[in-house]
Amino acid sequence: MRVSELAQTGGVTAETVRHYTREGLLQPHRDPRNGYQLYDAESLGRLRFIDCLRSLGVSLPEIKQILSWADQGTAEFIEPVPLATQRGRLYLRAQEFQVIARWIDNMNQDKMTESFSLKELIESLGTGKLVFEANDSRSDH
Amino acid sequence: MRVSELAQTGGVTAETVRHYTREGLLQPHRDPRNGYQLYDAESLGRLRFIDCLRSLGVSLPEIKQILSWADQGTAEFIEPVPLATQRGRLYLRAQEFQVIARWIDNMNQDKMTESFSLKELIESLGTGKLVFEANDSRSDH
DNA sequence: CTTGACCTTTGGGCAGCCTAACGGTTGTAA
DNA sequence: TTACAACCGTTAGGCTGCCCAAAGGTCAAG
Repeated sequence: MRVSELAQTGGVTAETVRHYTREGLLQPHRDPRNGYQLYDAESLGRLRFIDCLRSLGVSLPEIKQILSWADQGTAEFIEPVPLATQRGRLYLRAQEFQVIARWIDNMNQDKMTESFSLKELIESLGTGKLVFEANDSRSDH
Repeated sequence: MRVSELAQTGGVTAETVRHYTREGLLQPHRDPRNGYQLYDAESLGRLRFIDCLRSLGVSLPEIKQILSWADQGTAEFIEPVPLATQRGRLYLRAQEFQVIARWIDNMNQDKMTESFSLKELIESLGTGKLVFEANDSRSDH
């Protein structure tokens, strides 16, 4: 699997794949004839995993750490710390994404007249239990 | 609602809220006595909305555009274009986040012995139907 | 009236990713 | 076999989004 194929399947740009590779999060082997980077099937899962954590604000070095734990099998017992702190955010985002996605579906199905307005969709995102862990260290320094 | 309160409730830093405000995505009014920025209840939904779209890679100017459509009520009929293209990504991410969140739950419940390893979790992210729209313009320039 | 926890603005810094430029490789097909 | 389009690589620089520190105002509690 070459760079562009992995990128397209994974839903990111080829440049992003190259970037993750430069930083050591993906480890392709090289075609000795032309220097092309070749990714195995496993790389797709890694790429999706990276993309998910990045969108939660986890840094590339932290993700690299988690991936190396996964590679070593160290992580069945010691839970990767940067992952655990994301639990609440993961559930919330999953729910929010579904709400938005379903709203888009409604729009696409000629149900416009009976469905919610965009304004109502946005407001509804503020009405859930959006409370995170108390000591989340994410309000002011 | 002052800046830190909104930030904490919304799960972002106060600096991020100030940034969105500087860029015009949030419009607080000012306490005339001290210059503090005061956010109404509606801002929370907007903030969550911004955070969701940002994590999908939508740029702040594009989000600002969508928000202004929502404010004008323009969007019941003309579907905000940057939103529509995200539909597939939204569903996929919602599913992926749930998978990861549940895996973390398993880890936290002393079920470690019988649950999947981190490596298996990551690999499973590559086995779903991760195919996006064909002309997604997100593989190479 | 001082301490601590807020708030403001300004300015600089950094990570993550994009873009352009240049040259090599590959496959298809004139 | 030449020519073209569509890949690939590396390098260098640029942009966006957000963080952080500094310097100073506000405010409630003790």
